[in-house]
Amino acid sequence: MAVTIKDVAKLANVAPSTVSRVIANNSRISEKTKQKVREAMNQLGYHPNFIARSLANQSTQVLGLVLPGSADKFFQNPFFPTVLRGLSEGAHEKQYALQMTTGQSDEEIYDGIVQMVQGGRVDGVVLLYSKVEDKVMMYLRERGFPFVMIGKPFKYSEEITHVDNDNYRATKGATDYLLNLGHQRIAFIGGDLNLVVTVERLLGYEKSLRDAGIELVNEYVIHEEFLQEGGKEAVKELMQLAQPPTAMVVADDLMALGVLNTLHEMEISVPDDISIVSFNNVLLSEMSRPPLTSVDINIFDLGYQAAKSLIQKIEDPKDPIKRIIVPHEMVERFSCSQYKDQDH
Amino acid sequence: MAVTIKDVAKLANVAPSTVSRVIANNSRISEKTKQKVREAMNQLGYHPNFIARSLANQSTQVLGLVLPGSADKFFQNPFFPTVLRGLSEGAHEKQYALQMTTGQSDEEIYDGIVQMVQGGRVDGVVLLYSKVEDKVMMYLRERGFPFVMIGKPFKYSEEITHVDNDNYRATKGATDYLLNLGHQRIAFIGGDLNLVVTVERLLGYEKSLRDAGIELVNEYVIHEEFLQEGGKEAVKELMQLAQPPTAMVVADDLMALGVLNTLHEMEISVPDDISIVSFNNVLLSEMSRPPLTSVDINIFDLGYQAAKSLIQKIEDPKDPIKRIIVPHEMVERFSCSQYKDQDH
DNA sequence: TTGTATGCGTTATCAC
DNA sequence: GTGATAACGCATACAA
Repeated sequence: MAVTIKDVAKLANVAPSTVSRVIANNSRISEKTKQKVREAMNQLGYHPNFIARSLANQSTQVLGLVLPGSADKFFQNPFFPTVLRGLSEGAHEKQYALQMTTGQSDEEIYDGIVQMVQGGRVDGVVLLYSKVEDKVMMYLRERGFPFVMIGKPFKYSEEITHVDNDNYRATKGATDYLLNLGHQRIAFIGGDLNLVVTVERLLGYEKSLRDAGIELVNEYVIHEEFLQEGGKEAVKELMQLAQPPTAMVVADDLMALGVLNTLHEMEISVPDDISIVSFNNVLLSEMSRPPLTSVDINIFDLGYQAAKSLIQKIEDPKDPIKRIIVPHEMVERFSCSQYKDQDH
Repeated sequence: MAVTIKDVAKLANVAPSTVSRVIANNSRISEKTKQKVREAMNQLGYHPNFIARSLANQSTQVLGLVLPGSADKFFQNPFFPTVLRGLSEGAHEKQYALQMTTGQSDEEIYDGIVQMVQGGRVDGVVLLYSKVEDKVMMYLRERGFPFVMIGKPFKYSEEITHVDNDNYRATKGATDYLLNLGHQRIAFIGGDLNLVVTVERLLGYEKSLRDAGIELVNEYVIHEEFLQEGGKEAVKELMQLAQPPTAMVVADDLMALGVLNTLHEMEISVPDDISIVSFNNVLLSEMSRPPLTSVDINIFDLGYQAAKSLIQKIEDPKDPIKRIIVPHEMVERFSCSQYKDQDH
């Protein structure tokens, strides 16, 4: 069995409680006994038992991560490792560990969270997504358990600390950009409409067109999964329209890659025939052919800020609700060009 | 405060220990009291406290994950989310959760592991990499703490349960394949030589050439990071040789992507001028231009088997050492072609 | 079949 | 300043 506080106490000739105080660096312990105890700790190779500490403290120093339902898909998108890296760094700075549960079905995921929370495994939870009707979010909220959300909450947005981009404005900007290049027939390829981010981006797109006095055409708005397969499907639908678009706003780089490849197969040139702006600016966008003009949403920061603000909330429950908007920035590459009228 | 076993006991008019036994579904409790207790649990919304259970049991149902030193780079490679998915599934099947710690330096990582282990936070650990002199591995081994490794242990390979591919044979096969296409000047672009996988693959490459009676040329062997930037560097070096290679074995798809792009910039055609075989067969390889011929190493399975075998080892400490070899398979796409003598 | 008592390794509240 | 002692919530050996 491992060496405990008692063993140390015995060796140092003090009471266990004194050892505990030394660990906490309690100020009313004399330097002399501190030294004595520390020596004993080193000699025995003592390491505090977190589980016992957690039980006594009612706190674990662990953050729980909730992935969206279709975890296998989420995993495939480069978005995931990047937020994770941000979360990981934010957590590490404050000595927190990260814990994940996954499940096949929404039901399993929900149960996993309940176990995490009620089981006292974690001190707080970060939701790596925001969807429209979210059981997990409701549960956390009703229970008053500390959590933050990456993305804009569908409901109770004023009551929930969240880290988000201004997706509405970002997409409006991206669409404006295409408009300024002279494009009029601009399509929108978005993800699952149950995800709030999709909704926000769609709204930004629509706003841009409306401001420009361009009529919205239903056939130009497509929703698929945030994967390249999704991009492929979307392009097929779009290009067989009587009046195919000359530009596309694609809500995710991975989808955009699918778009690019499908277009290439169809021998349609990007950017000569079709211009594309996409989102996320993951590494991929730099390496595609052509490199994608993509809106950088600072994924790392999304994660980093989420971890930081969650920890703050845990350590100070009276910490006010926050909305943290991570800045975005469009990085221009080579997937867009001035509209050229094909008829001339 | 949360509802505990005592509350349930009170409501059901039994002793706490009885409730505990009902939770464990102990066979010597009558069905009648089981019903009664379960009803009380539902009524109160009872959920067992994992921390308390862990303390009593000396087991946490959590697996610790150790990422390689340069976590930010590791995160960027699609390898990571895929193993993670495998690990996650393997763990979930047996109701285990996953926990990660990260750190900037090797020192921080090491400390994180020590905390995980001595702190009793996890029941076992999986090493997601295998490097040449690994402090963490040594520590785990000396402590007799349950762990498994993804990749071949550099030392003590007979004493450590590990999940690996036959990288030696896989790379020999890949090189043979290029040889059969008539190539003679074949380069090897590998990762960090401190990683065992790199060593294994290099050996397989060399073996293939030696068997074919082809002299090894030092300039044809390059080591860079497992990132596309690494591929870029490698190509630059290789293509300015007096006798540049006509084919390349690239130890990672992401690097291969860098290779592809750099070659494209240099207006060197793949596969017309240069053939490429790479490794991992991540989604990317399908979507690059041209799609890459890549050796599928079943990354998901690597993770899945690792989780399974670790859990087995945890639950039965007498479980024998295992070496699990996950099969590989080269999937041919369009990055290779028959060697054509440029002089004719 | 069920209840009682004790331990798991800490922290924290009292005393002294 | 330091030492007993009681939690924290559960599991289990031993009684009954």
